[in-house]
Amino acid sequence: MRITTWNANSVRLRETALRRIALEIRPDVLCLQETKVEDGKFPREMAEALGYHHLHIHGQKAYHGVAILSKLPLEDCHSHKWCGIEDSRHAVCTLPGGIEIHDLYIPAGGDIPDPEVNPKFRHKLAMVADLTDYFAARRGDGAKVVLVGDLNIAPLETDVWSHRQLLKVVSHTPVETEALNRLQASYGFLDAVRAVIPPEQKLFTWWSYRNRDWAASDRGRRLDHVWLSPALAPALRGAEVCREARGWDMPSDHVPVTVELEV
DNA sequence: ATGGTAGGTATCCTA
Repeated sequence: MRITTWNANSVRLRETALRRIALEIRPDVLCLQETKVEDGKFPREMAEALGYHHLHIHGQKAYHGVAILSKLPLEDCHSHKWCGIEDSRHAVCTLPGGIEIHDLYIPAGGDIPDPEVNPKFRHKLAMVADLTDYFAARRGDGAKVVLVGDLNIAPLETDVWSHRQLLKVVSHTPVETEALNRLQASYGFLDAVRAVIPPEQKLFTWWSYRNRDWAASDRGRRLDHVWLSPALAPALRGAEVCREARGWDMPSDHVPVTVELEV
């Protein structure tokens, strides 16, 4: 089973990119973030035409929005409300074999890494903390869980183009990376991508639009993740980041991240 | 230290 996560940054503008993902990466399950569209206007026919007949769409107008597109049947499709805020930032459903897949879009967090003065950063930390409580309460339940999405945090030194220069930049501050590590540890999640691609190697999934030449400057960050629960970790067979997608026509600022599982 | 680009919406918000 191939599972891809991709922050599309407006799904309605990415028909070409979606087709390339479907044909070249061939995921069975495609988890999207930042769809930026209310459910009634989601391009369902686009998904259907690419073979994704099972959809769990959870969007809102203009901001955020997640969706799970699947070639395999989906059951128990729902979403949780985290830290009391109604944003469309989470979708969860169950795949054949009892695999529970969570699609997450954690807040970017604004510019100032101080929860006292910046409500967006406060929200980001609160959502990570709420997720941590949720998974800590389920620790050891033996479930097959995949957690994917744009977590908007680059945890490792090699997950950013310059560890030193980004230590005070939202996405790589110690308060964020430590919170993300606590979330990962709460349920014993395996960072599937780093289990395949060595942590010594620089690896990015996002490059800002505000750059003359994203590839030459290569000032990226690894913000998009795929984690596996202990029950599912032995099924991991591969992981890849589709860096070239950043150079496609009409690119998102994020690229697809894929794992392959033997289930 | 600053501003750079992109997307959605509505004349400014978020990333």
